[in-house]
Amino acid sequence: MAGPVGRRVTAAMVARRAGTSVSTVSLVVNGKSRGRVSAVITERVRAAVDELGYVVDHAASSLARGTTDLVVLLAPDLPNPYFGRVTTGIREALGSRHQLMLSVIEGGEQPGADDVRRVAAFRPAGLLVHAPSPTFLDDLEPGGPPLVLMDAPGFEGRAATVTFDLEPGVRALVAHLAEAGHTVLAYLEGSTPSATFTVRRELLARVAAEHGLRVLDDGTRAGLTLDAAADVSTEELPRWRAAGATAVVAAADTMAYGVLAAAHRLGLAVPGDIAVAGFDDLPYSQVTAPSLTSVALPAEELGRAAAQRLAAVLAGDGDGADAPLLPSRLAARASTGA
Amino acid sequence: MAGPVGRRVTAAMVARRAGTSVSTVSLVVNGKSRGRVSAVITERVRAAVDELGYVVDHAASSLARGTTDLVVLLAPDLPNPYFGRVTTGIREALGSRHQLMLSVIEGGEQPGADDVRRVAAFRPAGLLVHAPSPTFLDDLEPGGPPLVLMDAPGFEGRAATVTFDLEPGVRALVAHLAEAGHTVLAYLEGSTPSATFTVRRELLARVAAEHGLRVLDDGTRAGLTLDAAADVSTEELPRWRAAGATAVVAAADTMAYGVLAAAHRLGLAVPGDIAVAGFDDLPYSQVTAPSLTSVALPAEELGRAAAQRLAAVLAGDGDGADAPLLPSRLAARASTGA
DNA sequence: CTGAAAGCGCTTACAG
DNA sequence: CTGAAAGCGCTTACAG
Repeated sequence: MAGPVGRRVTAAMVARRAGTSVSTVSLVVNGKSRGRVSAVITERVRAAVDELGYVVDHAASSLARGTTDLVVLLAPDLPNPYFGRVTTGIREALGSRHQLMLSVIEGGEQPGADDVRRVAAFRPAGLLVHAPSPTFLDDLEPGGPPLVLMDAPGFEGRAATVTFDLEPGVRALVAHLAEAGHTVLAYLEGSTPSATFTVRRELLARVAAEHGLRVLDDGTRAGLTLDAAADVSTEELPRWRAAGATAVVAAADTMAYGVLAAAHRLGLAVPGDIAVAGFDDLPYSQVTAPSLTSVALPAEELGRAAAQRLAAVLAGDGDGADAPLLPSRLAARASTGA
Repeated sequence: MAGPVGRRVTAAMVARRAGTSVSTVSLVVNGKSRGRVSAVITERVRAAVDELGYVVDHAASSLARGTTDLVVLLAPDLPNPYFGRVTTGIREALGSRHQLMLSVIEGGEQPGADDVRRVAAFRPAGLLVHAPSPTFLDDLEPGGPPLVLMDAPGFEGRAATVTFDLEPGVRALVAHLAEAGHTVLAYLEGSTPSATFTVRRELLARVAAEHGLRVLDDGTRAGLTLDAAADVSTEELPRWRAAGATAVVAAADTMAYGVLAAAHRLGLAVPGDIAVAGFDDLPYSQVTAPSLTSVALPAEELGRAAAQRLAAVLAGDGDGADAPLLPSRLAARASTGA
């Protein structure tokens, strides 16, 4: 525990102290001593490891081994609270076999082939990619680390994915809005090119059409933060209303919060003057003014399922057809008059 | 760009293609070719690097070098939205000299010496530690990577720190509550042992006493999530009110959201029956019902300042006395009757 | 059961 | 200006 004052503790130092060889130390610390190292020596090595506070050097280990126990998560929107919940689920399912590292991507950008290449230099055991853009796989080089794409509709069959079945949630939302008498909806799209955003918008438009509702197709988009969405909405809300929209659906709850803030700024009543809904169902959506209707996309389950799927891929189970679909559902609240 | 189908691209492959040696490739890719490698060869190496898609292997590089360009961030509360904002600031200030990695700590635990040791195996250039517990440095071994502690009041002088000056914000909050006629306050403490939480509570109690207010000292604490705080508050609100409290201050905004949810469940009006305030001033606090009064602790500035401080430490500037204090201020809103 | 040795892919003196 | 060679700290056949 105490550990020496000096420098990095190496396997050689442990070996010397335990009166054995570096090879043996390696076997013991990697749990491969069973039947190959005597109990006495194993114990002596363990003691020396504790006394010196030895930790296997990652660089050397991964160089020798060709891989590591690292799982790297690439994500486009780290500051989004949704994202933190995803990591909780990943961690739960990953357990202690793997160490999770989040790689922070250049500001607001989408994870791309360059990021993968950069991350591959760490020789991770696997990669998790959250909300990739539709072109993500296009210039990806073969031979990279195994990966699982999360919330990546449209990638099924081309890669291992864990994706939401958005349809139940979106159908429930449209039915709910139709019942409340809305006929024209505005849509606030996320400015990052994640495939999931496109699918959310298109699915909403399609289902709305089935119910005889119309979604304004003005391509309005904003960054995924409250502030960015509030600024855009302050500008757009009057136009949306002039175009007949009585409800706004935002691509994410954080953006819907911005719509609420903008409505407040403009003195519009929600849902009286304009109804608002989002996607994700963040926990904070139950305490907004008014509480926010949202298509719930269970973040922790997404993380858990992705980690499990990666474990399967690492274990050699193929990565094709049987992508599990996680359920979505509607959390109807006051912002749409529920 | 295309890259070969085969295996990992090594410096040897680049050297062969460029008709030169591995040493020269190393110099070129590390930007040390100036005056040591002819322009012609430099260009040939660059071309080969591009054609093959070569990336320096981290493991091998860090093993040879003894260190990396990695900055690792240890944090106890990844799912908290506050935290994402901190990373934005860090990334901004870190620039491209360093790669930022977040190390995910075991569920809800505080970063400790073990985590540092585990992370040290990656040979990071430096470590950033958010909201450490008071004992964090106690069993830390010397000889580890340089580190900067963030939001770590009480560590000044013992380590490089970047910390908030909580006093202006807390003073403003107390003055605001006193003016509104409150005399007894309840406090909802965070359940993680971060030093900053203790300081927030003690400072509030001290300043409150100066104003003739009393803070209930019942040690109530909850996890840092809305749900955890809501459950605890649902239980405690009646007791707090019975003890004379007319306002609740929570250690973090996410927890204050939970108090709002609990008040709603219990049918209590905010601020009529009970006023509520938090710490952090998350962006969402402007759209809660009612909007939340909060001691603003600028997250991005914290991240920025910490990254700058780490850069200074890495450049050899000491890590002692001159810890900058970041300002806090009050964002007074409707939840306290503002 | 145990240890000497090769090799992982770099970087950095060092010799030319 | 350029390259051969040692060495970073491990892991893994391999020989004993």
